[in-house]
Amino acid sequence: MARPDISEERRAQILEAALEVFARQGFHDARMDDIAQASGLSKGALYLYYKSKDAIIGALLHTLFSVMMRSSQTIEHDDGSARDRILRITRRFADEVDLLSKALPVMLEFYAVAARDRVVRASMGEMLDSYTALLTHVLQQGIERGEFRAEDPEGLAVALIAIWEGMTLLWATKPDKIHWREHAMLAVNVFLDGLTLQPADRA
Amino acid sequence: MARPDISEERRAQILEAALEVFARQGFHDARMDDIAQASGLSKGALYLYYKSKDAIIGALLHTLFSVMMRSSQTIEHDDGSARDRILRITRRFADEVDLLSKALPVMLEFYAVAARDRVVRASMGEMLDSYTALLTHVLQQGIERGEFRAEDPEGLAVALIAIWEGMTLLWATKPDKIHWREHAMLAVNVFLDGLTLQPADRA
Amino acid sequence: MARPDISEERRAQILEAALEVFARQGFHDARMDDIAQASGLSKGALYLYYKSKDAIIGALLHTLFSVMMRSSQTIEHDDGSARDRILRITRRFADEVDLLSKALPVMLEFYAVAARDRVVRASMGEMLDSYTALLTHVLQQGIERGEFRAEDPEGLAVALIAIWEGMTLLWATKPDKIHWREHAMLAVNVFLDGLTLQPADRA
Amino acid sequence: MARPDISEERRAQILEAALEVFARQGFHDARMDDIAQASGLSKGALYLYYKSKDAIIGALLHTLFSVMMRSSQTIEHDDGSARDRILRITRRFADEVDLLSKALPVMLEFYAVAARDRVVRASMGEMLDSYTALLTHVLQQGIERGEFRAEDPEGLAVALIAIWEGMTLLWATKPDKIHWREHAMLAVNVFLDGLTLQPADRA
DNA sequence: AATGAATGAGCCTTCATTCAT
DNA sequence: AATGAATGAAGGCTCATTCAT
Repeated sequence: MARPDISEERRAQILEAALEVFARQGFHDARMDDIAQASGLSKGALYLYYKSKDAIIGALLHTLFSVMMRSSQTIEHDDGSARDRILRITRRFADEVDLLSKALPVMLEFYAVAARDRVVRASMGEMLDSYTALLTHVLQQGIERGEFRAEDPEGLAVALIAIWEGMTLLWATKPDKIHWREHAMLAVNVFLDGLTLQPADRA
Repeated sequence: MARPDISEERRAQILEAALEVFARQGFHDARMDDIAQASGLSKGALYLYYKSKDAIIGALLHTLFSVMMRSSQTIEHDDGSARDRILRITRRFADEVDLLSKALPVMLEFYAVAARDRVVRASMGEMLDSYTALLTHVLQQGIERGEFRAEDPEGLAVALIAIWEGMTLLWATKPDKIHWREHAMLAVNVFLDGLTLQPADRA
Repeated sequence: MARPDISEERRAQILEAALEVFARQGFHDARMDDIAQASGLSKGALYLYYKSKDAIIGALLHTLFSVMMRSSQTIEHDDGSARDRILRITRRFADEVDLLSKALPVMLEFYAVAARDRVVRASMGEMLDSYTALLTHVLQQGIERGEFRAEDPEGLAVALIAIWEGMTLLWATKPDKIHWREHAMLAVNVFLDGLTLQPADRA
Repeated sequence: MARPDISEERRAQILEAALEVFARQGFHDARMDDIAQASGLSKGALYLYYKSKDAIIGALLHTLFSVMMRSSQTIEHDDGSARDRILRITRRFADEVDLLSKALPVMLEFYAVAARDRVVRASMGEMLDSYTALLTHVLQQGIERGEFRAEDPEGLAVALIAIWEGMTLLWATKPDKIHWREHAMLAVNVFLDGLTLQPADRA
């Protein structure tokens, strides 16, 4: 049968509620009761689908990263100049920031945990590697095609990701002042300008 | 005798221990007993100097930010071209990352808390404003002197801070792969290249 | 089925245990663990039904006073001479002292707290007012009917209550020496004799 | 030398402070710090003169009772009719209530403790015995002299003490409504009336 | 004699987890 | 599958007591 197991529905229902509660209260201040209430289930039911609170946090980590990695991989096959592709990815990232703004505090908390916890760090690392690989590939092509000057493409990829992630940090801290899309587009454009060979350079 | 109040010594002693313990275990998993042991004091003594665990966290936030803001303000009066000054600030930031690496997980946790807590957000905002103001000033001068092309200097300042903070985030997640100094210098250099007017442009 | 809410059962169960423990150890030296053990519940369960230890103390205050006020109000509609009615009330009070002897130390502790705490004082005041009103009414009738000489009936009511409460204090202090029923009956009889008009007086 | 040891001064100083603090906060909520501050001594100094907090409470119990017993014993040698002597004692008691009103909450707390603690109960019992002996003696004389009718003099003494103590209790609970002196005088007068033989009775 | 900083045992309270229904 | 009452381990905080000065 094509319909997903009711069990999958329940799990999704719980994760959605957990995301909301974690975003509002943080991992520790979120009570299992709060998640139960937000999900419309009983506290006992949570334990039918997840072994523990930590298991919910782990599943949420996995889910959020799967979403982000999937979205990055769909972009990889796009066409256009390297600059256009990178700008397009930045825009898509901006869309995600809008959509996932609810998840932002949770993402930041994962970063904080990652700094202390090997397992979480590994998960985050995978996601970053995926992004890095994607961007490295695009940048590499840009260099090969004479669009960009020759620099270590992986270092450049790291720089772009740093811009995105850093902008997200700033936005979380000053949501009224930072406009993710505009600020990120400016930053990336200037960065790409610094990378772009002038016709004169190529001569 | 002008020996500084023992009370100040104790407070510093406690904050240092708290920083170490919080970095290792996170705010919540850190026990007052752990901080007591790390500080060489008794649990009761902690409460002679700080009203509560939260008060210790708050004092640590304040202290870390004071240190960072003080370091930023000493730079402002420096000489040289705008590019040189920005690169110098980046290098100094790199030095701090080395020194404050112990504080890194704690800083990230503050970012996570800031996304949820108005008071913490305000403190972080102040520090960012201070950095933004410093960089805006330098960038403005660079533009006025014809060193940089005309863009919104505050937007550019945000971009630079995003690079630094984002790099820090990546470094926390993949400390073996990311070399803060080298990666950040590459990113900032490319960014400044994108901003720099060629002699030809000025014609 | 109209089975009373289990919640009410539990609350009663807890108060009964608390009374026993408080009587033996006093409010402060009574541990929540002791109450839990005496009630046959776990410590956590206590907090399902009462917000705090203070809430338990407050509920006990309320319950004890409700019982006493209810018992006083059932008497008011009785018949007979004023003297008979007062003696009857005294006897009923004696019965209660026997029954509530377990609660005695707790009642005394409430008196002690009342001397310092406005809220507790108000609760105790209500109960005393209720008793005063009842006795004032009976004494007033006795005066109007020519059974007692004319004195301020409220002052006399206070005197009677003082005898009861004072006897209770003495009994708590010297339980072997003071026989509440006999001593109180003697005191009240003499007091009422002092109030009773002789046929000769009425001439 | 006749001057009392400075040590005695200090002890008195501490007890006075303790009385004030205990009256306001109760035995348990009174901190050693509070007593130290109220006494103008350091916390350490308290322990030079008293072994522990409980020792201070014990000394206070002893002191308060000594004062009361001494005051009762000075009366015993007085002259006049039994009625006059009892009324005079009542008045003196009223004076004490005024003076010791500060100590009232503490006295009540001692009653509460006495109901649970054998040692405290013994101390209180001694004081009550002293009062009972005094009054029994006076009442016995009144009976022998034909002033009062023949009843168990000890039972009557208990009745009088109950009136006093009970009135004190009521006064502590409703200080605005109860006027110790007036209410007690009324109660004792009526009681003594009930005890007094009329000339006709003696015939 | 006096101080007050320091100690640490102890208790109230919370909350993830379990389990009888 | 689902519930939610019950559990009990764990931790923040207090405060009587000690002791170096």
